Amino acid sequence: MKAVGFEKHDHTACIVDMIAVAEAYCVANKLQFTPTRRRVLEFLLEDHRALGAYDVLDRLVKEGHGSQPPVAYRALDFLVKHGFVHKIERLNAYIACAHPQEKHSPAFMICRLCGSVAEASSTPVKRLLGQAAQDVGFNIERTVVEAEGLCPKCIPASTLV
Amino acid sequence: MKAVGFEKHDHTACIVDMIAVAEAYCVANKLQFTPTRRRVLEFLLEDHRALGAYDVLDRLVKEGHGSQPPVAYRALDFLVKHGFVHKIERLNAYIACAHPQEKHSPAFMICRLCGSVAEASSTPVKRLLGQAAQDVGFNIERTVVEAEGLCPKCIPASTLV
DNA sequence: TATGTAATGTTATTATATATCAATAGCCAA
DNA sequence: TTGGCTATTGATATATAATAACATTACATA
Repeated sequence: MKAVGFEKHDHTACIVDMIAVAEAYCVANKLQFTPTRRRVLEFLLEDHRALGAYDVLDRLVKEGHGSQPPVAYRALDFLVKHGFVHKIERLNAYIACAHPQEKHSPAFMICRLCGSVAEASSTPVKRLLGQAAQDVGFNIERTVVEAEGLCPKCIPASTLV
Repeated sequence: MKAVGFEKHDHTACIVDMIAVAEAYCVANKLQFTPTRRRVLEFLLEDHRALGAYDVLDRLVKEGHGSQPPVAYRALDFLVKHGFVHKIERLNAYIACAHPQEKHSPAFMICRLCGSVAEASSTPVKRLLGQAAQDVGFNIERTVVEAEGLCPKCIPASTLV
């Protein structure tokens, strides 16, 4: 279970790659990777942290895209539905997926101080939950796994009361 | 990992017990188990499913308790803080804890059809996540573990498309 | 009873999300 | 290339969730 998010990496390349992946996926599946959708994904990739729907909307407005909430929510819904973006329930916010395509159950680590978010796989967790679920006859379709705490950068800060 | 919630049980007794536990805890810890707080906990116990803050508020209003959002949120915050109630992030809703007192990390199974919610322990999950967290130097303080799917009752219904 | 703390009341506002319907763009078959 | 379908966008309104701020009241106890 490797987590992506706290370590540094080549960000420009990261964005270009992800956009290319999304584009290819959309072509392959006859989906429309419209300017709004593309831009929203770019916002999330650029920031590499969770953005609220209204943060996204603000940026869209500044660039002359639609200016009403549904514009942002529709783009986000599309991106979530096709696995390019995850919603962090704890934050009511959205973040670009760290490894799109690959079908996976994400797990997140959310720093309560700086708000950074790292994505790990929750597949083992899902398996574990699947056991408990089976015992009571519950059928799991999706899991929300979010850990809240302190990221490596903020742990020092938190001790200097 | 045993889940509470989908199976039947003596509900009246369940409510009485929980209230007694809460009351004792408050006395022991010099906390005020005020009428509003007690009533909110009762609402949640009676329903045995997740209620939104405004659902709770509606009921409070009907009984002549305070009528503004903070009244509900304060009571809920109190109950959450002391472990009698959990918040389900996925639903922005609240549910009575199935085994208060015992310090625990809850995991939930949420039926997307009927909305019922079962509570299980997520302690094993937390342990699992703890491993991944340690690898990246993240310190977990709290976990949100919520599985969405179909409860035993609704699985049949879902197949009669 | 004076005093501090906890809890409630109240007003207002902010943040998050969706329903609805009209207008338009893209897709494709006749 | 036109007509018809579907997906997308635009726009208005509203629903739902949550908190800020400040005044007031209850409660515990020194």
